[in-house]
Amino acid sequence: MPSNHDELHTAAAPGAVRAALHILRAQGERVTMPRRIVVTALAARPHPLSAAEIAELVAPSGVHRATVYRTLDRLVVAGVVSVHTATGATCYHLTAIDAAHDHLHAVCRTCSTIVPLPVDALQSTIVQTRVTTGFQLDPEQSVLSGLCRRCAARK
Amino acid sequence: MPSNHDELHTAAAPGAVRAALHILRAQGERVTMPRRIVVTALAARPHPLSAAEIAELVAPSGVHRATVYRTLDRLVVAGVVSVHTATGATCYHLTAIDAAHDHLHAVCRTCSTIVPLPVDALQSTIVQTRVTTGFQLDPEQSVLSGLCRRCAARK
DNA sequence: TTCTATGCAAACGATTTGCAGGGAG
DNA sequence: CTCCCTGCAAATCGTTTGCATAGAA
Repeated sequence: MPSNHDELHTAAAPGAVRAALHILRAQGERVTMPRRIVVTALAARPHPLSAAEIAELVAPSGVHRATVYRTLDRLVVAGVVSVHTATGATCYHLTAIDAAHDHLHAVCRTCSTIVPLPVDALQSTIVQTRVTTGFQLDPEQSVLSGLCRRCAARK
Repeated sequence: MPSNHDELHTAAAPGAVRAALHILRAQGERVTMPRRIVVTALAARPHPLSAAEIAELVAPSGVHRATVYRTLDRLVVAGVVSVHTATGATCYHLTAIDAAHDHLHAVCRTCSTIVPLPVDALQSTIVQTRVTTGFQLDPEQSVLSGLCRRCAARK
């Protein structure tokens, strides 16, 4: 693999990268250079990225598209990365970054605005769900949908 | 076109079908046999269907896949059908039918299992969110994420 | 009749997989 | 050393499109 991955401006959130890789390792996954690069790319942007955007970002580092897809899958399963499908295109972002902000998201189905909600808004739902179905909700990864204040008012 | 579309058990919601086609016609769209068949297929199932499922349902009637896609597009634009992208796969359903069917879904991030949850699980979240942020959550469209009982146990 | 919608097949972009070599643990 | 992960290329999946014809208005 080419080694010019240092062009990737790793400036943003180096802690998040280390944390993410640590979780990966803890799950028995191997921490390889391509994975490091993908995670770094995700950490470098505050917004969720599509697989294509990530692939493009890491291409100069010589990371193959197929590897990007495989890596994203592993990261999602490990809980390090979460998926947004709400806006139509599937996008990915580091969960840890959200955790720092402690946020839950709601997407307006009309204008696609993303509104942050307090994490504890889901608390009773989480408890109720675990008791009744055994499903362990993860507020970081959940995206609620509905109408934002503005669009709701317009109806 | 073959004419064995009567095999489609049109039993469920014939009113919804007629209503949908009426709206279509009102928008200047033509009401053709394939469109009738697609709408009927949508009305026959309470759950949202993927394009592939619809295509399979109408295949014995001789309706072509491409026609299914084109028809769905028109139906969405006409407002007769709405789209779910939240679970990963794009699914379609008759807008009128949606309201009658009240549930909430959770997706396991490990095995992708979809678990239905009682609608009222989100109730307190909905209230709290509206009061604090003005955002009107819609449980139908929201998809929660986390670990299913099985995958949670395996960790 | 006019003009849209359909069937077909081929094109298309996004994602996946099988394989052989290379690197992490 | 042992496997897992990677790059590569080809396969596959879901969806779209161009064209000639059938069919709705």
